Amino acid sequence: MAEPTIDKKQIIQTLENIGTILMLKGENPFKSRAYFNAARMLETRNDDIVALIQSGEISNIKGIGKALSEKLSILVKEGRLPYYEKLKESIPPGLMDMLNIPGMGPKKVKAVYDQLGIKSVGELEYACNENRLRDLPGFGLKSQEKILKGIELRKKYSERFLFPIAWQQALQLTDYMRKNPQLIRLTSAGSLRRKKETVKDIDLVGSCKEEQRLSIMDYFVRYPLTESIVNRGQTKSTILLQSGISCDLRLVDDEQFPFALHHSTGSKEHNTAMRHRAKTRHLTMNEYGLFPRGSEQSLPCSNEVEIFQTLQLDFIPPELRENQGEIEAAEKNNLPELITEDQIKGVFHVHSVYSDGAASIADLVRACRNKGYHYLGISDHSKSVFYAHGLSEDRVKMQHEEIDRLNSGMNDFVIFKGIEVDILNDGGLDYDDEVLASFDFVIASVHSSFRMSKEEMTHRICQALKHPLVTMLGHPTGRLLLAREPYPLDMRQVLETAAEQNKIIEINANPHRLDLDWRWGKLANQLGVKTSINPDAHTLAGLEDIKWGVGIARKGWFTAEQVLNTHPVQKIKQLFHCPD
DNA sequence: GCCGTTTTCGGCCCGACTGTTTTCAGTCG
Repeated sequence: MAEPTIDKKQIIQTLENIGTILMLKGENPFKSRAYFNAARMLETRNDDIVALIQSGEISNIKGIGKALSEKLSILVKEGRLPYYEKLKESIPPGLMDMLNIPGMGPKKVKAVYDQLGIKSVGELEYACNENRLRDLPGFGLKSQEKILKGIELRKKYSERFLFPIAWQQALQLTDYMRKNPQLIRLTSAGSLRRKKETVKDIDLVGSCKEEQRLSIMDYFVRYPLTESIVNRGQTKSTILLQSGISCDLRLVDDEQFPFALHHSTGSKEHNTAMRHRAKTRHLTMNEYGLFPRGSEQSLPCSNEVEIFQTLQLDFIPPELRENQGEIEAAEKNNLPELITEDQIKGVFHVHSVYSDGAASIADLVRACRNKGYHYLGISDHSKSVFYAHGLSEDRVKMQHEEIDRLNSGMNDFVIFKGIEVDILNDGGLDYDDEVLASFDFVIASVHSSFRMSKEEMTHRICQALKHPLVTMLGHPTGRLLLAREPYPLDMRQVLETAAEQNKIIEINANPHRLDLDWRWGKLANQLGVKTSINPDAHTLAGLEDIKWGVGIARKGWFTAEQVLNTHPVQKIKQLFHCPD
């Protein structure tokens, strides 16, 4: 029988973890310190710790008494410690991780967990952005900002990145690269060009004369925000940016550029299907060209449009290249005319200072007008979302009076009265019908009790959709990208219910959510379910998130017609049954 | 949970610093 093996390092780690968990649980701080002390004592000794534990001599070491020497003995004998395992199970694993954020010690982690239910760094970041820490006893604006900054720094080491972060990095880098006159063309490709919700790295494709490749690569790796050079070749180099994102540059001859761009844009599945199509036409397709069988000379294509034409296809926008039927649609001239950002005429789902937003309604109106919008739908939280200062019935009335006052002073802009009403556990809503009827539109969202079975959650949400006063469903899956899994949900059933009830499913444009997931877009379209691209803004800057939502809507095959907030104000008024 | 020249209970390292307080709590090193 093999002896369970455990080494000094693991023993020390176990003691430290126990100490940490005890702190997080708010146990006697000296008890937890005893574990750290013991760990430190063991760490500084050079003799055979395992042997000392096995012989029982360990209790002679200062700082290790009866209880600890017993636990260590079990740990060494069995290779595991039930006490530790049970302790570990008693707290969400993300709490330990939160301690790595500067400014977050055990007390503060416990406070946000106890009082706001926050159990991961991702949720913590989201809560900061919603100003929920600001109002917590012992916290304030400064600590909220410090925590946000800490999380940002930490993200450098994470594997995937939210779309806007990679987008911003790519923009800066392409600006830098384009200053090099030797480059003929340069485009960022990959999942960034396809507007995926999260991105692993940045792929750049450039063209130049062959003899200038080395000098361009040299210029590339000297990018001032480079952390390290991962790879450096003639046609392909990789750098790691200080932000933690790695970035590839692929250089080809200019005639090859469209093919290389198409290849690097992907997706892999789309490329495979495209190569298959080429093959049935006696062509070989790769990143360098489109070659007739037996020929080394590619058919000339000066841009991607011509590549698709050569294969008898309409141009497929990068967002659709996921092998989800786009090639078949392109063959039959059936591709949708995807929505563009300039078609957005107004926004819904915006929070004001009445609940957890940072901007006044008047300021939000000004910002929307500056963006060329014609209307704004305010929707603060309903009363049971206590952490977000959900509106009591009285506050609703006050807000409506303010909106009426502001509306009466404008003839070219309309503020719609809305609410983000909480969907209660049984699918009921957080206000009675009389209050709900006082709004122009109602967004119903889930903000609590995520841990339901799939059946229960589906029923809960479908019940809300069946409520006659509900206009749309907010962030349908509750996911926080890279932070929190969606709650279990039968999305097909939700979409079918939405279709049947003529209800809208929002595309939440906040880059942490991007929910409805684009993967459901085609089914939503088939069922005739409309969407609304909603910023879920809590600040003036949050209104800018609309562009990320438009990207996701495009990925979901949505045309402007299918998106509520591309419609003119008169049509919205009709839909909402507003008095003229 | 540990320890004992205060010895089986009651204290356990602490000062600088920050931010949130209005005299202090929590973090960090």
